[in-house]
Formats: sequence, structure tokens, C-alpha cells
Amino acid sequence: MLQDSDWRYKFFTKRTMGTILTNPATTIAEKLQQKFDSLTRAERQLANSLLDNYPVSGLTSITTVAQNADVSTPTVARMVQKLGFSGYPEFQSALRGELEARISNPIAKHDNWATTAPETHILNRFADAVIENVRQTLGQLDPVEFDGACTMLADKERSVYIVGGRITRALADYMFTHLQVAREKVTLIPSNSNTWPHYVLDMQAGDALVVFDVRRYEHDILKLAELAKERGVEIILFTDQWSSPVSKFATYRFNCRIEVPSAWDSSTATMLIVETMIASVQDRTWNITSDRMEALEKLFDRTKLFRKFI
Amino acid sequence: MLQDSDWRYKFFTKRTMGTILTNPATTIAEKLQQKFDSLTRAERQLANSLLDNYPVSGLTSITTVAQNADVSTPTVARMVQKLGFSGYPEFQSALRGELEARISNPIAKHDNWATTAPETHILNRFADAVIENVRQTLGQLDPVEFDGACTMLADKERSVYIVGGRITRALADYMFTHLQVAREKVTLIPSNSNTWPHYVLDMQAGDALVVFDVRRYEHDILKLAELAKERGVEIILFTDQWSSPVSKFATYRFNCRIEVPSAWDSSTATMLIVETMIASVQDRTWNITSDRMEALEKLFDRTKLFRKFI
DNA sequence: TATTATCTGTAAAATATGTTGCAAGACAGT
DNA sequence: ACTGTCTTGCAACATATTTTACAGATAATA
Repeated sequence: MLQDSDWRYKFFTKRTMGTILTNPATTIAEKLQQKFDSLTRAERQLANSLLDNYPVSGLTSITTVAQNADVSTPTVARMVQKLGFSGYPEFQSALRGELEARISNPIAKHDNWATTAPETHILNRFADAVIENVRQTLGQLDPVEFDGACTMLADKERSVYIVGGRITRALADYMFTHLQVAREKVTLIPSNSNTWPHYVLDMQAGDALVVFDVRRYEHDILKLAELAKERGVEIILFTDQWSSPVSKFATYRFNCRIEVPSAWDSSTATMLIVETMIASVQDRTWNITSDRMEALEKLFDRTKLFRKFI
Repeated sequence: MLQDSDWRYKFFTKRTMGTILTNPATTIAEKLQQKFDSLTRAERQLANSLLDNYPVSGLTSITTVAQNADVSTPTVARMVQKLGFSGYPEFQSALRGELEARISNPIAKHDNWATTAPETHILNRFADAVIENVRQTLGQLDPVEFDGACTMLADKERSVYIVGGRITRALADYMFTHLQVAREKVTLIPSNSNTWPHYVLDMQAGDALVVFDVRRYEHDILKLAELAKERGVEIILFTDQWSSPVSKFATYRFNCRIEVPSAWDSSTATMLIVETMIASVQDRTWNITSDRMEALEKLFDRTKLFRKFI
């Protein structure tokens, strides 16, 4: 029966626990608790002080830490060495590392996106970068501003104009296509800036102008924004983290992160914000939008442009 | 003496800043975002670096912070003073204070994308859906196929044609704009299908046709794909999870998830794949692409289309 | 284009921080 | 009580950090 081997069981258990407890102390807090028994009086005082409000309390200078724990500075220096760090700076750096891991979004350290591809495959590296862009963009985005812009775009009294630059033209086009379904009085300003004055001519005070401008910021777009602003047009700006100069004319500004491992910039995070904004506008104008969608369906049927498959 | 006007200057400065500050900046992150416009180039760089991995990145020495942001140490010292702190140590102490509040707060709000918006805000719901789309899309994507398509698009012997539908036209446009920089012989087929036969006429066996087709699948695009296929053109298809009928002519097919909480479909996941593909193609054609980019820069300079700000 | 104002990095000074040697103090075992 | 060992803080030293002064660079303006 088990009785006989019982002592062995306990023995091995102890051994096992011993190895667990001596080796893989992942966090400094664990290390402190583990070594607590072997610590001296002053060191225990210090350890308690550190664990209290961990890990922030350890992020001040060694002097301050010592004062908070009511021990001398050398005691701190000696104890962190006991913990296996070369010195206080290294200890602190480890603390920061822990904190970072704890703070950062769990999505960010998703295993692999393309599960059958290696971690270093561009699919995974690119996806990582884009998700990080999304995280940062949304983290910095003010929901009140966002809602404000949506309300403005949902206001059927205002005409809406949309303009993009060399790269962002595609985003402008995309937004236009969807907003056009949601409401009337939406105009896509073409990329040829020669014709822009004609569009400005039609703009009324209170109209909305959606501007896409990321680096390299385009001079003509700045001029257009200025002219529009002078006519009392409200400007909604989509730009990058460095902010287009159009900012100074903008009522609402959205900074989207665009950095990816490539020679140019990513529009995916911006696209996400644009899509969310379209969705939100459609929600607000739903009584109108649903009618328009239905009418659109009928038009499609009559032009036979689309056919239902499957 | 300057003293008199100095006082006024400060007073008005304060007033002006006061209006900006009406929504009180509680955190340093908010302060940074609020003051972003009044910051200089190096300071913006620094602000971005600080917001990146906020607030942990600000808990190192001023030297390290400067290095991470690629600015000089004094720039950091000056900016924290601009933010209203007496010096770097005070700034850091404020950061620690925030962190403490955030850490000790039992409500972990790291789950939300837009941290200041409620979970049910469309920003969070939409982001959740899109990230899930990305996850699923990449999970199902075959890296070998992906690499195959990239190699094909990087082959400078082949001409590349790109075509999109009503909604996906923007994606086609986007891909075209970038591929055109990377290599020659890239053509965007316009959305008006009347002109399509002319394009088919030019297609040679071995050329590549990138087709975007998501629901509602478009009849004309299917026809175009069929004609192209008959001429020996290789087709790369971007479609949704239900697959466009173009599949049967396609050499490579990429199914992208498109479902979001709205009346229409999201293109963000598709955009991500497209961008990754462009990045990969550029990698493969880098010796050519870098030359083209340089030439393009020079052309920009000569046309004065873009101006460098700040 | 020249001029002015502003920005930004280098370098050095001022200050704070971290480390180590040393002696006084605490404590356990004889 | 004595002895030896271990612990602890003081103080000096070495090092790193923060600040300040200055000059070159850059952008804005006329």
C-alpha cells in the first residue's frame, strides 16, 4: 500500500518543492518571499517595504528605498546583490521589465499570427507591428472627440467632402463609398488639385471636410484646408503620429500609428478607425441609411451589376 | 526693463494655455497629447517615445529616455519643464504616482482598446471584431502560398494587373500605388468594366492579375478572370471567407475574414494582408525598388508637390 | 536671398546616486 | 562575562545623472 512509500513520497515532494523554490523564481517578489527566511532583520524590513506597493516602490532611487524601509542605503545595495543582481541599477531594470510585461496588453504577445509560419516570417512581424499600431492608436484616441466627429458626419444638414493625398486617396475613396450609402450630400474630392477651387466654391459654413494627410504632408491639401476653414467648414483630420500641419485648422484630429517593418507606412490602423467611424455614423443615421440601402439593392437588381452566386 | 511686459507675456500665455487646458489633463499622457501641437520636432519624437510603452518607458534615467527617443538629454530636460515639472526627477515621480494608481486599481482596464471608453463603445467592439478577423485570417493563411504569390508579383518579367470591385476598388488602388513604386509594369484596371476588354488584349501568358472580389461577387469580374485565365494569366485572388467564384480560375487565393458589427463588411484584415504582401514584394525587389524610390524622391523635389514641414 | 528667431545637440559643471571599507553594535554559544 | 561571528550604519569614494551654457543648425519671414 501507500504507507511504505509514504516517506519517500514526502521526501520527493520536499525535494521537488525545494528545487521549485530555489530555482525558478520568476519575479522579484517571488524571490523575496522565497529568500525571506534567510534574510536578516534589516533586510526583512526592506523586503516588506518593497513588497508593499510592489513593484512601484522599487522604482525610486536606492536612497529613497532605504529611507522608506528605514534601513541604510548599503543594506539595500547588499540585499539586491544577495538576490543575484550585479547592483541596484540591474535590480531596478528587472523590476521595470516585470512591470512592462504586466502592463502591456495581452494581445500584444500573442504567440504567432500565422501559426504555420516561423516567428520571423514577415506575416508575423507585420501583424505584430500593425496590432501594436492599433493598440497605440486606440489607446490615445479620445472617444469624446470620436463621437463628436461621428455626430458631425451624421448631421444631414451638412454636406460632407472627403479628400486624400497620394497614398491616403484609397482611404478617402473607401470612406466615400460607404458614407455615400449612409447619407446624401457626400462628395469625394478628386486627387487632381487643379479642380479643388471648384469644390471650395460649393462649400458652405458648417459643412464638414474630412482630410487624410500623412507624411509626406502635401502642400496643396494644407492650402485646401485653409481655404475651407476660411469659409467656416469644419475639418476632420486623419493623420499620423507626427501630425499634419492641417492640425491647426482641424476641429477633430485623429492620430493613427503607421509604423511597420517596411520602407513605407501602414494604413491599416487608420483604416480601422475609418471603418469604425463609418459604422458609428450609420448607426446614427440608421433610419435614413436602411432606406438608402434598400433602394440601392433594387438599383443593383435592375442594372444586373451584381449577381447572386452560390 | 523686460519685467513688465514679461509678466503680461506670461499672463497671456497662461490664459491661452488655459483654454487648451479646459479639459483638465489628469495624466502625463494626456498632457503630452494636449500639448502635442505646441511641441517641436524633437519634442514630438520624445513624446511619441514616451507614449510608446507608457508609462514604463519614462521610468529610466533621463539619459536612457533620450537615447530611446533619439534626442539629446537636454531636450528631455526642457520638455518636462515645459510640461510644468521643476525637473526630470519630479516628472518621474509623477509618472510613478500614476502607475501606482493604475496598478493598485483592481479594475484592470487593459482589456479595452480605447482605454477611456466603456467596453461597449463601438471603438472597442469594432476593434475586437477586427482583431478576431485578423487572427482567423492569418491562422488559415498558408505561408507557402503567400510566399508564392509574392514571388510571382516580384517577378519583373511579368506584367501585373490589379482590379477591384465596388468596395474593394480602394484596396486595389492602394495596392497599385505601392506596387507601382516597387516595380514597373503595374496597371490598375479602372472600375468601368466597359474598358476591360482593352486591358485583356494586352495581357500576355505569364502575366499576373490580382483580383479583389468579396461579397457581393461581381459578375463582370468573374468574366474578366475567365478571359484572363484563357490567355494564360496567373490570377491572385483576395476574397472573403465564402470565396468568390473567381476561385476556380485562381492560382493563389487568400480568404480574409470581413465580419464586423455593422451593416457591411470590414476590409481591414484584407488591407493587412495586402500591405504585408507589398512589403514582402518590396523586399524581394529591393535592388530595383530602392532605385525607384530614390528617383521618385527626386521627382517630388522637382515638382514641389510635397514640402517638408517642421 | 538675407535676416531673425527658434530649435537642438555638445560639452562641462553641478548634483545626486550607488558602492565599498571600516568600525561599532548585536547576538549566540561557551 | 567573554569571545567570535554576523549585522549594520557611517562616511568616503566612484560613478551616473541632471542641469546649464553655448554655439551650430534649421526653419520662418521679409
